[in-house]
Amino acid sequence: MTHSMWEGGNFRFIFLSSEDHFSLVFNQKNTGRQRLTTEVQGMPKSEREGDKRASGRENEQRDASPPLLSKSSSPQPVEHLSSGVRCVSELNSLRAADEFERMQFLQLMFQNFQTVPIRPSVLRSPALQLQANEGNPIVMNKRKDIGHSAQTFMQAVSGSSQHRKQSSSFHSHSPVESEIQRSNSLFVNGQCRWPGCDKVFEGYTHFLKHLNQEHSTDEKTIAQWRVQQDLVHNMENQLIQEKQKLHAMQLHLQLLECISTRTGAAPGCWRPLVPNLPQVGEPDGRTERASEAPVQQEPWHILLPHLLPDFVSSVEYYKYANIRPPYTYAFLIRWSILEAPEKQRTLNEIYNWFTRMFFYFRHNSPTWKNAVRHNLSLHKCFVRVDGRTGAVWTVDEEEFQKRKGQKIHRDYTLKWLTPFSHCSSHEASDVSVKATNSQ
DNA sequence: TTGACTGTTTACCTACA
DNA sequence: TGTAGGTAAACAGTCAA
Repeated sequence: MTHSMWEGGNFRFIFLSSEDHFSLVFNQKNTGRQRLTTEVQGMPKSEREGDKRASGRENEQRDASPPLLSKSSSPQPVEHLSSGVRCVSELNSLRAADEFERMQFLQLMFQNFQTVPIRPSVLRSPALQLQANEGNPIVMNKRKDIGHSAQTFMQAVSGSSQHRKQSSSFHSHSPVESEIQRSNSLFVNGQCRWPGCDKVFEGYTHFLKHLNQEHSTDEKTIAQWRVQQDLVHNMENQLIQEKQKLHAMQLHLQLLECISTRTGAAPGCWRPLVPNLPQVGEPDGRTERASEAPVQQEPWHILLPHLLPDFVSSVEYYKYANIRPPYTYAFLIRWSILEAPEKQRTLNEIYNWFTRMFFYFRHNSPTWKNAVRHNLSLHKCFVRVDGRTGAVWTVDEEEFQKRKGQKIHRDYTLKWLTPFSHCSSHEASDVSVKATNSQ
């Protein structure tokens, strides 16, 4: 059994290897708590060969399918715990020298990274959204990058190896070599910065020789590269989350400040802002804004037309923030339908509207899509009409009016909604008038 | 034939009045 | 405690590959 350890930032990596398996331990230094462990274990070669004989079909499969990232190579069971604490991969062989098994190893590595199953409800946990940011284009792009990264890695290693061979022919003091040195993050102050390796070299040429010899494309190097990639990926995800948090905090503070300056009220007296409600088109083509409703005596209503130009509206906010909008599904569906030119939409158009309008609905689709269908079927105010190109959904306003006044918003973490803010402006006015008259 | 999509229904849970 | 809304799941029908 051999082992090596290297540290980076607040994390420590330990690589253990023996004849038939190796493990990578990734933990947090100052807490001592294990944050992520990637263990890769292989069975003894004798067992592997026994398995191959038993299956008898492995060679066929090997010939029939491309080895890299092909589904048919039937990876061994991979266990994932979505908390990111521990990932365990098991595969038949890691010590095998042939290229196929090396590719299988790489394949498992990337599957291990890509296919962490998380139940939709778990996504509501902010901490875990980090891992399941399916709707985030940045994360998705990163994952796409990883998707072909086995090949890319081999090409990169191969390419950089060639590059290094070329570079090594340069004189140690040539301007080109100096430039390469500057751009090579693995060679800093005459020291090899490869994880776990701090060897000092007289010149870049010596370093390159060391790099080619000690950090070639063996399992250990690939595993180290994999851990480094995971580390960068997690940091990038965390950065995205923190940026979103910053955005939300900034918006919140601006809102408080503006309201307090306009009303003279202390920030603690802040009242919820009515969201920028959809512009519901009138039959004659006019539109009426929520902020222009005549009977809105509450200060936050009066402020609205003045406030909106100053801020990103709440709808705009939810368009870019990964926060669930505080509107009911029924309200959103109705909004979607009424916004359509013909006041009708297909289910798929409603889906698209959700994803277009709200960042939150760009992931977690099995849950909310099911909820949309559930609401369409459940509420009588949604009427299915068979059209020429398939069924479309419309809103039965009469039925909807019956529901008006009932409690139809939920209490979320952010209590944005006033009791009638789920209605369009004229509805809010109507209800306000009735409430006033009844007093 | 199969899988994806659509639509309906039921059950259970939580928040609120 | 009843009601509304959210989530999950089962199930059936349709349709395209």
